[in-house]
Amino acid sequence: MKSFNEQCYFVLRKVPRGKVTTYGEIARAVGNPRAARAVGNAMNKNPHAPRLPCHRVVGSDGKMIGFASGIDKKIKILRAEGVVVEKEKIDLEKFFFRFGKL
DNA sequence: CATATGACACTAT
DNA sequence: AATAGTGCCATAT
Repeated sequence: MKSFNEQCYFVLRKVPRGKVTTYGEIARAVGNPRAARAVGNAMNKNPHAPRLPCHRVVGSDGKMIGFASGIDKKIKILRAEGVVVEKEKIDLEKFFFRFGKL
């Protein structure tokens, strides 16, 4: 069992290209549904840098938040991944990936 | 060990 | 619908 943030990175790596997830979902995937904030904190540390697709993580409403490099950059990357971003938002109904959950 | 910080989520207004 | 306030958790100092 690795540290909490290590698990976050692990589950985040499972997110396929062209899909996105939320901090809360990651928190849930690691067993701490209330640790959404801690997840974002782990992403900020981002010790794995470009290896970690942290740009695929959005708010619970698909709202573009986070990304120290700039939301604009994040949106750009997501669009490049094939995700449709409108008004800094994403259709979770279409691009929300679930961690092997149903 | 206690305090402070932060890329969130939820509820109420 | 948008904004404000509160609660939660892990990490760093």
